[in-house]
Amino acid sequence: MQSLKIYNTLSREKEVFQPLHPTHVGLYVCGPTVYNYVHLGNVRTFLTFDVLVRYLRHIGYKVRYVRNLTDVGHLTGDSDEGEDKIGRMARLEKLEPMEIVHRYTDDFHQVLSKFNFLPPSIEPTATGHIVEQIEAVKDLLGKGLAYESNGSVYFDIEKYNQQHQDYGKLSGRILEDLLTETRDLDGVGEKKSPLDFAIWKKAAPDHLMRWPSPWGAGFPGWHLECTCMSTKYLGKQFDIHGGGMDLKFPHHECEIAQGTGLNDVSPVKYWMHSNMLTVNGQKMSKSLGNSFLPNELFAGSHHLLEQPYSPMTVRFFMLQSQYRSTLDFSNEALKAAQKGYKRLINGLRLIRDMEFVADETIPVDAKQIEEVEKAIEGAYEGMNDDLNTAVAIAHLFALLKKINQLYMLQVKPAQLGEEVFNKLKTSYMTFLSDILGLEEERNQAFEPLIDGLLDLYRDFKTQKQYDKVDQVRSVFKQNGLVIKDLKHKIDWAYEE
RNA sequence: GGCUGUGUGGUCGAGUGGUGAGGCAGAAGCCUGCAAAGCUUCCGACGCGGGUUCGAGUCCCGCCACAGCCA
Repeated sequence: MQSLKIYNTLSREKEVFQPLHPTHVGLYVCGPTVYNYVHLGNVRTFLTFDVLVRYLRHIGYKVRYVRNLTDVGHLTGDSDEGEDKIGRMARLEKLEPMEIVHRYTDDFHQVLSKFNFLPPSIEPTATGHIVEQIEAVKDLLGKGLAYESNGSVYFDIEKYNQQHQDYGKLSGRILEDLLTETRDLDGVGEKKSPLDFAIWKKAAPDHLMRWPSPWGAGFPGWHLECTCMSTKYLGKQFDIHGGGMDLKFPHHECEIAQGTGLNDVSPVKYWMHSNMLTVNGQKMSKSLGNSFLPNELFAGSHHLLEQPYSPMTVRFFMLQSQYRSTLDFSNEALKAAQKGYKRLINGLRLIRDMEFVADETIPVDAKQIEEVEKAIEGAYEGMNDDLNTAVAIAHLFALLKKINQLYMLQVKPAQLGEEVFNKLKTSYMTFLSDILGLEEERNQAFEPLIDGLLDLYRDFKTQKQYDKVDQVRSVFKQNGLVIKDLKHKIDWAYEE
């Protein structure tokens, strides 16, 4: 098995990945709050973990991938203040909260499937786990780590830290500093300390989403759902927890406190956080007007976009950077990605149909073999080094070059030998399709039509009817394809 | 103000202290009716100022800029 290293936010170091149970991996990723169309930044986060799951499975692990949907409890202030995000949308659009949830869950699934994301093994919802959350609140109250206040229940950070001394370990915050910063704040209200966070919130009379509880009608606090659902499906301690960088504090810090408080064990072995997106060097935000949705990207319908970009182009674009770096969107960068993606896919079409041809008269070429083996090795090294997809892709381009050389008859399969030739073929296809999840965006139904047109082209060419030849070419070009006029054959490819 | 990070050639983006990332763009050549695709070759960089070292994009200090979180 490959030795995978992942950067653990907890230790701030790359660590060799060793699962708690050999061959099985438990992965939990914080999913979206389904109150709006899925944001491109979220897409990048889920892409990171999609590739992680694909790679873990590729190297032989059985992965249980849990990604939740937050459908209650996430407030507009991202803390304990403000309105429930879903409740607010429901009010504004005059719909049932569940209608909001359903609408945006559908959008989320649709967008993710366009990007060719694997579905999670389990996709639990917060509202589906109210019972578990109420039980957890009871437990925490029983352990003295929480207190009831005016129908709400709060997690007691100072009590927790007396017992476990590790609050802030994920985000590098020191409790003393946090307390000093917040000491002079007034209006703490129901909480003993501003750092405490709600695990159960009392529902105001007009609050739409409410459940009965020992503390009256209310709803669960945002951080609690992830603790309950990850524990339920992955155990008190599991391997990897992922999410966007923005969730590190307070969300994930609170998950650690809750999990540790409930089960006396730190819930997660490896914490992974993916970085943010910028647009033309600026942060992507609605107020700056530079935030576009996936569907706007596909349609090219945002004023900052010069043209549409396909899901696979965007997927490839994102994979060209490492997940822990910020990534900048610009038309130039996306156009470059489109060309690169199409080149790789053209290579996939070529190698898919190539077979080894034995030829006793051609000697095996050690240099050719070394080039292929180094590239394959390099691709694995890249992936093993904290999912460095950018490095893996760089090596795929080296393999692509070899594929093109084979196709152009500049290199003969016999020079590689059967074993290396087949290794080249399977490695390229596996990395591109299975691991990176890049697939051909095509309409197979039209392929016979394309072949028919190519026959015509060939005839016109033989007859030297160059005006007709050019005409056929332009038809191809109008449809995003190019004709490849080679010495030994005539073929087509995607225009890059 | 505090805590995390990041600053690489025209552009996007990898880089574990000791010549090569890679993609896109640009230049030349091969191929071609002309092109395109492909192949070959070339072009070029490490935010600013100090320091450590035989040697720093890579380590340390300061500054500036950007991003995330907290206030």
